[in-house]
Amino acid sequence: MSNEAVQTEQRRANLAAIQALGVEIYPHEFATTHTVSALVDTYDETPGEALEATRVETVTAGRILGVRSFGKAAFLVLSDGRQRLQVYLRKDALEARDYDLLRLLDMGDWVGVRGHLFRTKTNELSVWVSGLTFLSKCLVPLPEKWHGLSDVETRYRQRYLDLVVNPDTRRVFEVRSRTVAAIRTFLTSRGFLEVETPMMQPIAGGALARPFVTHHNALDMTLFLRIAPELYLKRLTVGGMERVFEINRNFRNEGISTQHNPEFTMLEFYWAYVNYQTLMAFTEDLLSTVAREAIGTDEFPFGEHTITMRAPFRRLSLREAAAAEASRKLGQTITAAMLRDRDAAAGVAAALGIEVHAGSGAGRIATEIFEALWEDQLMQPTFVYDFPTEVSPLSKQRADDPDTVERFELYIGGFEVANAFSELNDPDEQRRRFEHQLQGRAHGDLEAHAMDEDYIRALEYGLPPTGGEGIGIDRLVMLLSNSLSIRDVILFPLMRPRD
RNA sequence: GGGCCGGUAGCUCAGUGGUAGAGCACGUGACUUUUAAUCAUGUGGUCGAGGGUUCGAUCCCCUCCCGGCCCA
Repeated sequence: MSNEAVQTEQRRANLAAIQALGVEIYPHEFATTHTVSALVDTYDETPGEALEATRVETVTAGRILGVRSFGKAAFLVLSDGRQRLQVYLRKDALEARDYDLLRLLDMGDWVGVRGHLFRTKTNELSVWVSGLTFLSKCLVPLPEKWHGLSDVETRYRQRYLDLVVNPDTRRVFEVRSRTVAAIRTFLTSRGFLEVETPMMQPIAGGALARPFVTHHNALDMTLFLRIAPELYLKRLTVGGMERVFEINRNFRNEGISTQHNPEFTMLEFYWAYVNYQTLMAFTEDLLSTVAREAIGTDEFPFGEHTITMRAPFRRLSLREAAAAEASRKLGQTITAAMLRDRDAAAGVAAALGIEVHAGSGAGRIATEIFEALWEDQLMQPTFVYDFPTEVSPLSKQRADDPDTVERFELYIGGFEVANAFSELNDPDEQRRRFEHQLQGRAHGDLEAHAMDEDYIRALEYGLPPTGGEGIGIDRLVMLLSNSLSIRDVILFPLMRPRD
């Protein structure tokens, strides 16, 4: 029999013995007066004399993560998933049945204790236990107490084990929760209305990506998991919701990497009457505020870097930055104007060893040159602005330059965190953009945007001048929690089944 | 999809073409202030899966599975 099976059998025998004591082995509730965290947070600095003087009585509970057992006494370490607290049990302070129960406990079991706070000889805050309650059994041995669980595959597949033994994992998801809460507060306090729009859409629009496909049986209808909520949120702006946002999941049927999970969480917000310049300033304010509220500072480590999330962020014009870096790399003068010419841009890309698709125009080539040359240099917050119209089918053109749209992407930590633009609200121009996308689709571009007649119809009712932005929540949390893989900020990242 | 790396006890990891190792965990005994408790002692293995080479494979070769990192 395997070691694990032996240990499970022993634990089951202990459970049976506990039941034989007349103890309820799966009780329905346990009324605590404090969580372990509350006790630690409140009394961690309180001296032993003060604890004796006030005699703090408590009832608390947690999972046993440490056992130091003596002949007629024991220390248990209880965890509430966030903090750990030592409790002290001794035979002469317990009723006989509680002492019998103590001897049948295993690492990982859930228990409740009643007692008062004190400090041990070594000055550790502890509970002097006068009553012990069994709450639930751990039938399987836990990972090792000192090294914890480091096998990343097991950490992702059995996240609960990661959470039990690795306190840092819990902290990452606390940062995530505070990040989302801070964003909600920031937006709602500025008059934005939170909404929910369809996750299943008849046309997967609002971004350039391959969708997941599903089917509705009763309506006998193909549906796509959304790749973005954008077109629905703008319909709401047509309807008069002048400030609106959604925080929810998007799904993209593409590769998995340290920065991509097939489902990921996005904030999108739309703000009537403003343009992308206003959004840049707003984004600086939003992100620095969220950082301070989520982690207490707007300057934080990310890998080997220290990121300063404080206004003003650096600003780079896409074609100018691409041209400047290409000039430096190639040792010859490349101008932004050259990147507007298809043949010249393709020549620059070829010289740089960047592959160009046959269907790509100058705008797409310029964008690919920029990404290839700059992406991993964009550690500090940087707005990359003025994208080519060709790669931006939903953005509004600059009044003075129809080949360029009022759009920016925000890069931090070497990857894209936000994407924003002045929204295209001319329905006729939108139709032309969709038609151009359809040409790309006809040439095999699986990410080209589909025609959406219903959306154009909504635009025909009139979308006011509007600025809109999407912010990748997972990537923002990666930055704020110093996590180098998106899988470390998603509780249950997609994994292939093991069998 | 390509390249590189990994998969050995519940966990963290060594290791070798010839009986499979350590620490933690677990069992037993001792111990009423320890904290990676200690001391003594013992149990525990589909060496990711399949095939091949070999007298003999966890080790060498091939295929596959799972994961990580990088690239596209």
